Amino acid sequence: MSKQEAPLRLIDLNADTPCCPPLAQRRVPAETAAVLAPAFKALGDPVRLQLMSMIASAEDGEACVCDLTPAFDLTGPTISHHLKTLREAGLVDAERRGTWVYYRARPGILRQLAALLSVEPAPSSQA
Amino acid sequence: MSKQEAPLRLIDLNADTPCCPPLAQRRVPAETAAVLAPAFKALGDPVRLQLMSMIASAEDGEACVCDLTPAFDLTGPTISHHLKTLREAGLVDAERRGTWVYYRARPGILRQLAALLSVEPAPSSQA
DNA sequence: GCCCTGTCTTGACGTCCGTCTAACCAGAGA
DNA sequence: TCTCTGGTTAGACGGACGTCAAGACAGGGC
Repeated sequence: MSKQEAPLRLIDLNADTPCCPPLAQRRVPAETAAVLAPAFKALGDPVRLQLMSMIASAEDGEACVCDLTPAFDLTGPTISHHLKTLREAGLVDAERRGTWVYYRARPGILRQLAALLSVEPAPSSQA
Repeated sequence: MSKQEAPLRLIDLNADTPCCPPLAQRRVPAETAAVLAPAFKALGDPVRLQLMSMIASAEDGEACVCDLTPAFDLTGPTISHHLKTLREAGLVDAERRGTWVYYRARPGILRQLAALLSVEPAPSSQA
């Protein structure tokens, strides 16, 4: 790392400000791709995408597993496995309170991903 | 499926306007998840994420395979396979002109994905 | 028409993923 | 402490994925 220009070697997925310019503006470096691809991969399953949405759109900002599981035709362990995938991807946080476990979305990384995919609002300045 | 309320049964991934509200605002329906998850999955590989970026950020809006392949330590067929994945996910378009094949990004679906991930710009009203 | 360059397709192989059942662990209540 | 409920972990299995080597196809130059 003897580069004098290393603007994003430390990618904070929880930062509130975008870590990188949009994907369509500048070529994504390999390191950035290696960090962000797992997050996209975690969202690349319909069940996890719905889980993520249920958690992120929950009333109090958090969702109980007991509310998530019955929403799918899957067994408890399978849902738990998907939640673990989301957790390991840094998309959600888990917390046990008494008997139940609650999941909470991390808006920071969602912002990162959205910023990466963002494009010009209108297809006007197309060359 | 005799629902009288089916606002997004036809999801146009190339539309310029978002097909669905943000993931954190309303729970993503199963159908929407089934349509959009493959796109996230396609971006869930570091190589494909870089390929997508190289294509989307190309000068003339398109990138030649001959420029994409040497950027990776992978064989031609492997790159071709990844490009096919991106194509089947609706993220890029391919066109053969003479000897070379050119790939072009589809901004519509990128907009859809970005809109789905978008959250409030600042964490101010958080409890 | 023939060859050469460049790209895609096919087939194969090893690995990872999604799902299940069974077993284990953590709290709450009696 | 015992038991019951809720959630996770461990192990296994079928299918999909990432990669490569070899062959097929398309277009240009001679």
